[in-house]
Amino acid sequence: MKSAGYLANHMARLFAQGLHERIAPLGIVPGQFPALLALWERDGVTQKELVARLDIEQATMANTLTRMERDGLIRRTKHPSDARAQQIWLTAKARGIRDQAYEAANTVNSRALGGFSEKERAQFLDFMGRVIDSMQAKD
Amino acid sequence: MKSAGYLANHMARLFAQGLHERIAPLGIVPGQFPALLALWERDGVTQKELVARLDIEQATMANTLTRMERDGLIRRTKHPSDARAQQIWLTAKARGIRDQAYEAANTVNSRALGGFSEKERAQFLDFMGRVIDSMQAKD
DNA sequence: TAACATTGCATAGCTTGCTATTCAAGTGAA
DNA sequence: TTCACTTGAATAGCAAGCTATGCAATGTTA
Repeated sequence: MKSAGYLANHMARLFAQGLHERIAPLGIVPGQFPALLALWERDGVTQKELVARLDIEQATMANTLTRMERDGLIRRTKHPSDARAQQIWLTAKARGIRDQAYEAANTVNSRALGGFSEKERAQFLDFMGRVIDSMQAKD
Repeated sequence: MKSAGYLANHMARLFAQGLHERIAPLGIVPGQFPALLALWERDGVTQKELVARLDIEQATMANTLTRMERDGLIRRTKHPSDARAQQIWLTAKARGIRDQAYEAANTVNSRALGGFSEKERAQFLDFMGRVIDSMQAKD
């Protein structure tokens, strides 16, 4: 009945909803989070580099970046040596919400794993990592 | 970096993709799976009853049912005593793919949990259930 | 160097989620 | 019995995934 796939889907939706309500006040939405995390670490990169760092398809990234630009989170400039590519830069707005965004994410994770011991928490993350590896393995 | 939320999202997408490629030949898609599971158990029910059994919003269910009708998986008939409601019935086609669909889902789950011992598998399902409960708890 | 192949992004089109809104049908109370 | 509330479902509008395609800029090679 409650298979792993079903539970995974349900759990992921609850994470997204929880994050959504906490970061909405910052002017961002859950789908932008991975891109923001990567860009807070280093910006000025191309879309391709971003895609390489995140487990997301290029087309999805392109659309997400379009919405982020619309929402004033990033700017795109011509790449100095490749006219096909662009460099992606965070705006001041995006830089300014960084700490609060991290805090929101931590709150959601804490709440989700509230009843877990330290050991269980580590085990759970390990399990998910193993599932991801299994499913990504080319057979 | 790899927070629980991030991993949950990634894992759920891999489950959906894995299921997608295995059930596409049957003429169904992952979003229809929960509704099919419920209807294989009992059909002739209303949308409301379906929603009550699945952790999905009414509006999402309505759209999914529309696509299922379009795809020849269900029929809807007038409810005998409430003109607002309809009864939802599986078609022969939907009944005919049941066993193969279960098998596809089992294959995906087995593959995902391939490296898990029986004990780990149970633990993992328990963990996900607890996370879901935590996040659903009204505080 | 002209032709072909590859690469970086964008676009189209679809599914699956969600919230908010609408609307008709049913229910209850004054 | 009428008027207001509630309820079942549909619709609008958006986000975030995906695959498949298109297109211009780069690279490569005969």
